[in-house]
Order: sequence, then structure tokens, then C-alpha cells
Amino acid sequence: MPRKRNAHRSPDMPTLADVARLAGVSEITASRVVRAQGPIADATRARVLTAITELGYIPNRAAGSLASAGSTLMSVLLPSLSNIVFPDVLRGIHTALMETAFQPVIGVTDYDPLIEERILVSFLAWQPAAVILAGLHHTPTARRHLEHGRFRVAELMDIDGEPVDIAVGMSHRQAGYETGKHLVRRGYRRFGYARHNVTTDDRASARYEGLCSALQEAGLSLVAEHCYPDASSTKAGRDALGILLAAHPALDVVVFPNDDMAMGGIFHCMHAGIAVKEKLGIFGFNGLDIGQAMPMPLSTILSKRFLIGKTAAEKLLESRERPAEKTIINTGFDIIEGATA
Amino acid sequence: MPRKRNAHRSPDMPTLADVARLAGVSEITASRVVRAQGPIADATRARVLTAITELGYIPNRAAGSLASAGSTLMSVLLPSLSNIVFPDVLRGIHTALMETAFQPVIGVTDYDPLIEERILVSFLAWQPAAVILAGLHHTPTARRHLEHGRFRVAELMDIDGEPVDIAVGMSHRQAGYETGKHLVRRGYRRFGYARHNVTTDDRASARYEGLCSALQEAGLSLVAEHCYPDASSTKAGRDALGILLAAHPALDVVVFPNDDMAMGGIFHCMHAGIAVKEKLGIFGFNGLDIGQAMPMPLSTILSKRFLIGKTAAEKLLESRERPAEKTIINTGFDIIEGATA
DNA sequence: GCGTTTTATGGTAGCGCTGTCATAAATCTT
DNA sequence: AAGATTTATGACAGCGCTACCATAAAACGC
Repeated sequence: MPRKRNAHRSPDMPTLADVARLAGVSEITASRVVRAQGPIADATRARVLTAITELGYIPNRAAGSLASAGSTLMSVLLPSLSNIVFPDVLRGIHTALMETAFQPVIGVTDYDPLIEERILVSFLAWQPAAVILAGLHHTPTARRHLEHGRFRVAELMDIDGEPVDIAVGMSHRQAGYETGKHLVRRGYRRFGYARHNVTTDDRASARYEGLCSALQEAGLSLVAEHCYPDASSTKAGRDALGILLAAHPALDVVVFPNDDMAMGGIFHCMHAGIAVKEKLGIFGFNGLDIGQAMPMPLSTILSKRFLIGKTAAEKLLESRERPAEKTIINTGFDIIEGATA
Repeated sequence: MPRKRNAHRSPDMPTLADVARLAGVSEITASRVVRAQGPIADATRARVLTAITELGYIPNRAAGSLASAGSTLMSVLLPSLSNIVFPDVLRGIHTALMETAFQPVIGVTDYDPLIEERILVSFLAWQPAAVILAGLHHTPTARRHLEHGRFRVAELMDIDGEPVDIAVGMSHRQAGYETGKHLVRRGYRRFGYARHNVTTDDRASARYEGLCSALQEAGLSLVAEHCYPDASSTKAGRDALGILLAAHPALDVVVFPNDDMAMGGIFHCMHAGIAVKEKLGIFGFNGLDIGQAMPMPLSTILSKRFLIGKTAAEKLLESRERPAEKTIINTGFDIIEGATA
């Protein structure tokens, strides 16, 4: 019976059957050549490859996914693309997937677990080979999907908790704690903290708690904090420090949730003629390149974002099946002494 | 005949048939409810929706794509994720797709047309609804695929050329030209240029050419240029300016291909005690937030990256079919006077 | 040289969904 | 009220590919 349905296809879009016919082999053999799977005689492979080139054949991944109940897609759910942190993670993922057949599909959750859940479900419709998300905190529904799905799962950035499958990152609580210890050791005593308004940034909160507990151990506590009523940015840091110092001029060090804001803090000091480090210490988080290229390199903690993304993707590729036990990979962090605290 | 092939599926993964059975309707009716397509009685829709919730049904997009010869994926090919420019574009795209069924699939080309071609072909295997790429310059093979494919195409950033379907961006040649005019008007005469090593960044080259022709019109020309032997970064700008000034101390203004490098230039001046603007003008490109949050806001050109991404994605969604005539949308640019030139 | 394993290939039956066409019921015309 | 239109639903056949099983030939073991 003749085809009835071709109307909606390009008439000249070749299929595997066309390739097989031209190469004089069966469809399944052609399929094996395309997927580089199973034993194929060299001569046969060459014939099929020639036919593919000749026809300009492009495999239909939808059909492949349907038939094999799996795909070469990797779902990546990131909280934000507004600062360079998550693009760095994405770059790491991309680097690991470069020479593989896998392709990342990106979603941005805006730090909202409900949006994360919604996007996750829509991604699952593609039967991804793996799902990568940030943090260990998800909605119950999302968590259920992650646990019961037939795909690998990597949770990035944070390792303080119980992962579904793999966690790659660092302890943000410890980073905050080490920040506190370091600054106390340096002689700072009157601590300020400049927060931003994203309350669901669990990592920032964990660092904050770590900082507080380090201060407590030293018999200190935060003298002042200010929450900038908007998202994190350099301007936010600059304005927040201004407000903080106006109310508490005696502060001798201010910790920021990230480098962007900390650089804003430095810019405020430059503008207001405050001697950074001598008069007021500034400490950030992330270790962005730009902070290190400043005349006075920012004191901060280097988070290994590229490495986290790359390691996670590589780890996911190791086995298609989820192993019995969970994996936690600590990529650690480095304190960058810098010149601002 | 009983199913033979279920072994590789989760046994409890419900299909449309399960939903239809539970709701007491045919598969196609259930399908119409899922896709919100075609006329459905309210009562029927409600019954199907209930069944979907009850079963936790997740549609299989691979099957849908196969049957309809189309997908809800939008392929996005970006040159880089290393600075915030393309993540900004991606954010714009993401914002436009937020409430739609479309999902971006990201590829990074590293400014290499051959990698772009390779990734494009692998993306076409998913029969995307649209392809978004940067620039108007592609390999002949890529161009052929773009022209003959059954999907919309948007080429971003640049509008100096002939698009395949839609182009959204600005004239980089003109931006460079306006930069030159502006600086000449300000009284600068001895121009330097600090380049980076990515020779395939066509936009940067176009700006460079525009700058040169503006200088020529004013009877001037570049006194000196330096090509930093590495990728663009703040450090690159800082080092490049150092080298440039060592060889040509008489320069009174240096133009950088982007804000990252220009900020590095400012950092060099701060470090070397050079009075920015009075002694040496610094001019960038992009209008990054961080440059504007500095005590001395960077003089630069604001490129509307978020808008470009958002506009392109919105435009692509307007019609599934490629219209007869090509569209060019000029999002323009603003000169930010700043305080550094 | 005769079983046994390995290598290379093919036939067939779906994977889960949607396009097409058909039909029945409800609503609108004049 | 009879025909024309719109609204709501369904039967069915594939979309292009791969899992599963089968088969035949070649290589191997002793």
C-alpha cells in the first residue's frame, strides 16, 4: 500500500530505509552503522557511510528515542543565567558532552522550586538520559520524579545533604565558616553582611550560617546586616554597603554573598574614599576573574564552577544505569587572600 | 497479540491510551486535550484532565514529534558562554519561551563555523521548530540546511547582511563608526586599539572597521594596536593596555572590543596612576552593568542583548511557516557617555 | 572434523502519538 | 422545517527507528 501521509514531510528528506536501500543492506544494519553499535564488517560500514553522505541523511532522533525509550538529551535546570556562575557550570557541562552524542537542554528556574518542578516535568517528556539540577532541595513532586525516573541525576553546587544519585559541589556552610575564621584570624572584629533579596538561594544562606557560627565560636556576632531589596548585582553591593555604613560607621569588615556585590562594595569605598582592607575589609564569594584583575584583587573564595559542571557530566556518562549507592563529589574551594580583607 | 517489548519500559509509565481509557474517550480526544487543540467539550476536557492527574501522565514528546514531524524544541547556537553577553541573549530567549511549549536546546560553537555546522546538523535530527544562531556568516553547508529546512531561522546580533529568515540585532559597523565620531568630537586624536585573539568574532571586526572609517573621515588613523594572544578577559585588557602604552606612550585614547577588556584597561590605569579620561580615554562595548557601577562609569556602547534574544524568539513564534520575505529588526544601540572618555 | 562460540546480518513488530478522513450531534439560516 | 454550517468525537494507519529474536557463516577448540 502506498504511503498516504507524506504530505507534511519534505519529499526529499531521506530516511534510514533510503540509506539501507542505496547501500544494499537492511535497515537495522544501517542503523547499527549510524549508532556505531554492534559488529559491522568494515566494507559494509563504508558502503553505508557513503550512502549517508550521498543522500545527506540526517537521522530522526524522535523516532530513535521512541523506539529505544531513551534519548541523548541531558536536561539542565539552572537557577539563573544573570551572573557568570551558572554559565560557567554550563560551559563545564558542555565541555564534557562535546565529543559525545549528548545534548544539553536548558531550563532556568529563577531560584523557584515550583518553576523547577514545572520545567522538570516538561523535560521528562523527552525521556532524557540524565537530569542535572542545582542544589539538593526540590519540591516533593520533583523529588519523586527524580527518584523514580529511568535516568541519571546530578545535583550540583551543594553537597550538604542527601543526593538522589550524584552530588557534585562543595560545602557552602563550610565556605562561610572558613570565611569567618579567616577574617577573625586577620584581626577583623566588627562584621557586617550585605544580603540580596533572593531568599531561596540556599547556598548563600548556608554560607551565611557558616559565617555566623564561625563568629560565634570566636565570641563575636554580626554587628549589622542589610538586605538590598532587589536581585544581586554590582550596583546592589555598592548601594547596600553605603546604607550599611551610614547606619554602622564602626564596621571593620563586610562580607558579601558573592563577588559581584563585593565589587560593588569596593566601588563604594573608592568613591567614598574609604581605605579598603585597612579601614574596611571586603570579602566576596566565587573568585570571578574580574575581581582578580582589579588593581586590588578581591579577597574571596574560589568556587570551582566549571569543574563542577564538567565533573558532573562526566560522572553521569560513566554508566547509563543508576548505581546502587549515591555518589558525593567534593570539588572543594580555595580561599583567595586577595588584597581587600 | 500481547505486547512483547515492554521489558525496557517502566511498567507503570502511563500512556495516552491509559488516560483515554480512564476518561472514557478515544486516544485522539485525549491527545487534543493535552495539546489544547481543536474543539473539546468542557465536560470531556475535565474528565481527561482528571485522568491525567490521577495517572501522573507525562506525554512522550518523542512520539509526538515523530507523528507530527515537528517538535517544540528551539535550537540555540551561541558562540560562547564565557562572558555575560550570550547568557543575556539566552535569558531573553528564555523569557520569550517561558509561557510557551517551546524549549531551548543550547549549543556552543566557540566562534567556529565548522563547529556551528556540526552542532546544527545534530540539532536538526530533532526536527526543531526554529533555529537561532549568532551572526549572518555560516558555512555553505550550514547555510544550505538553514535555507532548505522546514523551520524558522533567526540570526542574532548582527544585521549587516542578508538573513536566511529573520535577523535581529544592530549594525556593528555603525557602532564602531559612531564610537570613532564620538571620540573625535570629544577631542581625542591619538587612537589605540587593543584586540583579542578570536579572529572569527565578526562583530568585533565590523566595529573595528567602522572605527577606522570614522577616523579616516576625520583625517586620522589608529596610531597603535595590540593583539592580546589569548581570549578576551579583564586581565587581557589590563595587560594589553600596559603593552600598548609601553610602546606608544603618547596615545590619548584606547578603544577596546568589549567592556571586559576596557575595564581591564581602567584597572591598568588605576594601578599605573594614569588619569583616565583626562590623560587617557577608555572606550568599551556592551554596556555591562558592572562597568556602570564603577566609581567612574565606563564610556561604552549599550548593546541590547536581552532584547535581541527576546525579540527574536517572539518573532519566531509568530508564525510556524517561514514568510516569503525576510525580516530585519534593528534593536539599535545607545552611546553611554560614562566618565572614561 | 564436529560441536561451540563469535561475528555479521536480517525479519518483524511495535514504540506512543497525531494527521487524515469520516461521522454524528448541535446550532444556525432563511 | 429543511438544508447548511459548526462543534465534538472517533477509527485507523502510519511517523522512522530500534529491541528482540533468528540465522548463517566464520573462527575456534581439542
